[in-house]
Order: sequence, then C-alpha cells, then structure tokens
Amino acid sequence: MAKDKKKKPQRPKAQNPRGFRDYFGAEVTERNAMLSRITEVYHAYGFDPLESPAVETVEALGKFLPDVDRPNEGVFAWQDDEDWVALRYDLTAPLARVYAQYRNELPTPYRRYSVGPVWRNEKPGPGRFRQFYQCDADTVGTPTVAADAEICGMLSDALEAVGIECGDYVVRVNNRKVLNGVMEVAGILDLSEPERFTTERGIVLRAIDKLDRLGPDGVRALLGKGRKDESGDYTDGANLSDEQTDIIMNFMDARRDDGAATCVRLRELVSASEIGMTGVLELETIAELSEAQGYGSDRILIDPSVVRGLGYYTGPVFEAELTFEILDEKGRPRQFGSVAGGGRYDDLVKRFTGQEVPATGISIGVDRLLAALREKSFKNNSEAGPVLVTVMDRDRMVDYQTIVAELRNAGLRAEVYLGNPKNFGNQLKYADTRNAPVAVIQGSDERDRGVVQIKDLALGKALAANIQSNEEWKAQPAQFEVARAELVDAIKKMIERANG
RNA sequence: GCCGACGUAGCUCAGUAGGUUAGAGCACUAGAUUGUGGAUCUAGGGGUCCCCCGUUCGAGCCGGGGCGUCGGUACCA
Repeated sequence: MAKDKKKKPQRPKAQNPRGFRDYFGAEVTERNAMLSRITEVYHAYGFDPLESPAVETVEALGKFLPDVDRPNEGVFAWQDDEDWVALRYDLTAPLARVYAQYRNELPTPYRRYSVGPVWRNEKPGPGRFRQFYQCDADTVGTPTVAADAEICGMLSDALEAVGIECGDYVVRVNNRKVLNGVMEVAGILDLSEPERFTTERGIVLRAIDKLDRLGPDGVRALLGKGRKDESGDYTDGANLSDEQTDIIMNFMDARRDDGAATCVRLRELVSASEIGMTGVLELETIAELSEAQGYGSDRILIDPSVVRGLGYYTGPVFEAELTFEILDEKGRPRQFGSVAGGGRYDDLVKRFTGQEVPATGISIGVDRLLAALREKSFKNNSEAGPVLVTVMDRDRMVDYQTIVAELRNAGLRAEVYLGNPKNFGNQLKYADTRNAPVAVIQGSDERDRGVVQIKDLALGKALAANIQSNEEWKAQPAQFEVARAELVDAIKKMIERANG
C-alpha cells in the first residue's frame, strides 16, 4: 500500500498505562468527603494521623528483596544509587517501619490512621487497579483483645458515618487461633513441627475464604482432590480425607444466632486443642466487650467462616460486608461483599527491632465502599457546577471578571466563559454541560441600566421536563432581572433555595 | 498463569467474493443569524483499519505469530 503519500507525525497515544485510571469531578470530591468522614471517626477514637512517603526502601517493605532477575515482582521498584526503593504496596509495612524507627518518641500503644494511594505491580483484573486508595487504622504495641474489639466498634461507627445504616452491613469476626485449633484437631497442624502441612493449611485458608463464591460443595472439592472451574482451569486441592474435611466444614458451619451460642459450639469443636480454646476465649471477650458498648449481633457478629486469605494474621480477624443487594444492569441481584478487612498481626515490627510487637488494625477498601455508596444513593454523581458569567461584549472582560470575583468572594463557585464568545448560544450550552445552576448575563443594554439578567438554568431544566416543542422551550426563559448591586445576594438565595 | 470474546476517527460502531481516495452518528472547531440553553443549516479538522510476517497483481478483510482490552478463573505482602 502507498502509505507514503503524506508523511505524518507519529502521535502519542492518549491512553493511561494499563491498570491505572483517571478520576473526574464528583468521583474525587465524593471520595474526599467519604475519607474525611471516616478519618473523623478514627480521630475521635484517639488515633493520630500519619503521613509517610509513597516510596520506601525495598528492604523496609520486606519480603521482596532486590532479586536481580525480577526486582519488580509485585512492587514498582527501581535502583536509587546503590539502594533499591519501591512504591509502597500497603500502609501497614510503612507503619511497621515508622514504629520501629521512632519507637522511643512514640507512645505505646501507638494508634495511628493513614490514608493514601498504594501501588501494586500486578496484572490488573476486573475492578482491580495497580494504584488504589487505602484507609487504615492500627493500634501497635498492645496484645489486649480490647484493642481488637475497639477496632471492630470503630469500623462499625465509620461505616455508619459514611451513610451505611445498621442492618445494611455487618462486621464479622473470627479468630485464627480457633482455626488453628480446628486444623490441629484435623491433624494438619502439629505444634511440635510447625512447618509441616504449611501448603495444606494455605489451601484450607483460601478455600474457606471462597465459601461465599463457590458454596459448600466448591469448598469441599478444594479441601479434597481439587476443583476444575468452568473455564477449564484446575485448582489443586488439599487432599484431605473425608473425616478431615468434615471437621473443617463443621467449623465453617458453627455460626449460631448470637456470639455466645457460637462460642459454645466452637468449644465443642476445638476442645482437644489448647490454642483453639484460647482463641474461643478471645472471641468471647470480643463479643462481651462489643455487646457492652452497644454493638449487638446486628452490627458485630462472631462468624467462623471468616478467615481472610492472608497468612500473616495471628489472632482475631475481621471483615465488614455489605448486606444489601443491588440489581446490576441486567437485573440480576448482585452483592457488594467485603468492603473492609483486618486483624491482628504480631510479627511485623519484629523484623526491625527483634522484639515482638503485637499490633491489630483495619483497612477499608475505599474504592469498593465508594462504589457501593454511589449505587445506594442512586448515583447522584452529577455534581453542582459553577455559576457561569457569560460574555456579551468581549471588550468588557474587566466587568465580567469583576462580577466573578465578587461571587467567589461571597463563597460561591463561579467562572467566566473563556471560550469563543461570538455565539452566545454556545455559552449557555457550555453552562449546561457544566451543570451550572445559574448564568449571569449583562450586555450593554443592562449595563446602561445598571442591572444584570440572572438565568435559572436548573429551574429551566425542571420546567422543560413537560415541554415537547422547541417553541415552548424558547418561551420559558426562567430568567429575571436584578439591580447590579444585588447580584450576589440574589444568586446566593437562589442556590440556597435549590439546595434546600 | 490458564480459558474465552473482542481490537476500524476522541467515543459508539458500520464496512467488503480480497479491488480506486475507508464511512456514519455523537463530540470538537469554524461560519450562516449583531443578545439567550435540550434534536436549525453548512463546512472543516481528526485514521500507521492494534503490530509483524506470509498468501496475492492487490489485504482493514484470508493464514500464522505477537501485543492489548474486556470477561471468567488462579494468585495477591
């Protein structure tokens, strides 16, 4: 083909790198509003804000050492002189570093919250990005279960503070020690040989975590021989015997009507295991404390089927789940599922100091929670636009800029039209696309008479709902005239009325 | 990682037994109409038809390979 007819410049593709996305207008303001409500709750519980850099040394992040072959596995890492550094992949590892570094100056227990983006160098999936927000609160330096119970209560408060009502969510609590007890009873945990059966335990953990998605039969398959999914992919199972599988399945099914009854059932299941009994005791304490603070089982629920997939938890684990259903675009019911998770991890700081530092905390999945809120509030993501000051005479920009400055000084969001003012209609079209509530118009005629025209665009739009023909539309100006001096007050009133 | 669908303008998509200069709607820009918003008219800009190799006189279309997007599944500090 004769492609050489005209030499064309190679244009850069206007596209973000895979796994990263852009956030516009309301997406950003809504998220900010949500985060500030959550952090207010954290703050009220006595937690201090902490802002640490987005970049940490790879050494401090742990686990992923600068392997020459694949230094970027999991994280975005690069070499800074001799040292390897990386973007943080969560907010917990930086906390461990900060606590170890400043342990002499920080109070113990140290309670802090942290909000910000984190990065993971992984293949992005549906709804999963390589940059996303986390909103964490952790208590470092105390082993008391009261700290865990407090985190659960605080999570409950935070969810209600952002507008999720009691009954539309539940904080489910379990304890890894109970699970370990069950595995001990099932014969896949031997405390004298902790390394044995690590693979099996990992599979069991992840299998239980998938209960809601795969159902009991799917989990049973994963505990036994393994499972083949619809796409033909095969997942290895833990190869447990039927008896062992039953023990695990009984455990997942141990939930009763209230925390006390569930704990009674758990005692039966793990009575042969010391660590299991310790775990049950902790669960009972959490249930008791929660109850005493007014969080009934409609808010905080002991649920043995919660395990969290991750391996580093050592005690209580929590998960907040939204329970209301949403119909997707095809009318099928869909659940939002987990929006926050956390638990106790007692070994993170040890890497730095050599001392055991128990810690417990929670991480809220900001983007998921935001999506849920948006669905629930009927996607009102049409943010109010600015007041638009139109340009009738292009050599009177000074006048228009004066008006806009007055509006801004009065606390109103406002802008002057900066496009080509030649076609006045285009200015109002622009106001429409900006979702502007009001347009201000002043031509030479109005200027001479010391007045301005105020056009109520929101009202006009509302009136237009019943309008069929273009003539009728034109006949409803939804517009009035005020003295120039009263401009700001008039608009202020209009906007207040519209909001109110 | 594995399975599947898809890849043509900024967006949504047409297209053809392989055949000149690849189209539409929306969006954008500019002019008709010298001061009034949703569907007035006209014109214009904008494309390596995902990339490479092959078949062919000729490939957006056919074949092979690759990359990417989306969905499912696995993994996830």
